[in-house]
Formats: sequence, C-alpha cells, structure tokens
Amino acid sequence: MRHARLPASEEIAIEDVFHALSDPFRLEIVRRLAVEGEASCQALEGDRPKSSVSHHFRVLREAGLIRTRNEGATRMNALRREDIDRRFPGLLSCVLSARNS
Amino acid sequence: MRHARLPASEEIAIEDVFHALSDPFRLEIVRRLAVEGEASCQALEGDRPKSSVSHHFRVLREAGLIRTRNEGATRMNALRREDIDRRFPGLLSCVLSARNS
DNA sequence: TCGATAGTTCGATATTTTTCGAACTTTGGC
DNA sequence: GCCAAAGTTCGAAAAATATCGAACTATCGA
Repeated sequence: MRHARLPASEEIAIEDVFHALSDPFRLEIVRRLAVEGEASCQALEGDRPKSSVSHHFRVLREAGLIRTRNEGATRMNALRREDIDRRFPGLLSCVLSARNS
Repeated sequence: MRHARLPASEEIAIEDVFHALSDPFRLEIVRRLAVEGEASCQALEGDRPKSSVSHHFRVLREAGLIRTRNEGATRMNALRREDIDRRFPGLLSCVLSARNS
C-alpha cells in the first residue's frame, strides 16, 4: 500500500481545510470523530459505496484533518486535534459548536 | 438591477461559508476587507476580468460573508462581521489570524 | 444627451470534484 | 492456502465550479 501523504501540522493549508469541510458528509465525519474519538470508515459510511467513502476520507486526510492508523484489516480514523488547534487556533471548536439554524 | 439574495444571519450555512473561503482569491478578498473596512470590487481585483471578479464577490455575498451597498456607480463591499460572529463565534478571527507557513 | 466608469448577467468552454463499479491489496481466521 | 472483511485504486461518466468575452444596466459629469 502506497503511503498517504499527511501534511505536517505547519503545512496544513487553510484553503484545503475549508474545501474539505465544505462537503456535508465530510463535515459530519469530522463532527462524529470529534465525539467518538476513533472510528473505522465503515462505521461512518451512510449507505454510500465504499469507493465514495474512501474518497471522502482521503480528502480529509490530505487536508490534514484526520489521521488513519491500521488496526489489523481495518483502519481507524481520528481527528488531528492538537495539530489543527496549533495551526489554526479556534477553528475546530468553532466547527464543532456551529449548529444548523 | 435584480436584488442579490443575502442570507440573514441565522440562515448562513457553514458549508457555504467554507466553500466560499476555500478559494484563495476569495479568502484574500475577505482578509483585505477586514483590514480596509470597505472597498469597491475594482479595488480588490488582481488583473482578473471583471466578470470573474463579479462572480467571486457574488459567491461571498450569497454565502453571507459580505454585504454590498451602492454608492453612486460603484459598489462598496464590507465584511458582515457582527453577523458572522454571532452565527459562528470565533470563525472570523481564526480566518483572519491564520497565516501561511 | 453622450460618454465613461463600475459592475452584472449570459453563454460557452475548461477545469475540478463527485460518484460508483470493478479489480486489487492487506490482514485475520479457519 | 483459501476465504471473507475492510479499504484503496483505477477509470469513466456526471455534476459542480471557474473563467472570460460580449452585451447590458445604472450612475455620474460634462
């Protein structure tokens, strides 16, 4: 398996973060990871085909928002809280507390 | 001139805001408006054709980030600071203090 | 009234994203 | 070794965005 490019904390670009969060499904993933701590891709997929789910996780990973670790045959995803907070203080807490309507 | 749809503060959707800010040119516009207070479209265009500039201002307007007021033949644009702060506390200050590298 | 200036709108093309099936990889269990 | 489970990758097609010229609108000044 080729290794996914994970930007270092200082390399996280705010445009990429914004783009990643502009999709409702990805935003939902981020919010759930914030609550659940870690989760497999499958645990968060909402009836979507796995290639689509994989695509969205990749966007989040490449933007620097999540980290993925292998646990046997499954991958556990987690928010990169400290990294994001260090790079963009306040952003995550704003995203997580923002409510619709 | 048809009236541009401006979402009310409570109607501002975070996905739309993120999408609007995911473009480097639009992000730059927001940052400059934060510093300059008000500016015409032309003052912020960077050699782009005016139809493109107009498009980007429209995306910002429809996302709820800026407000445009007519002043004679020109339009003055301003950040909707209070509205954004009320709707998503911390977001704007995070955007404005985030620096590249 | 005639320009000139500042934007907007329209339409067409180009670029980027999204979506999803099929084939492939990796790991664990039998 | 073989099979199932969990993802990834590839490729193609669909959808959304961006770009830009041309025509149009509104306002100010001479």
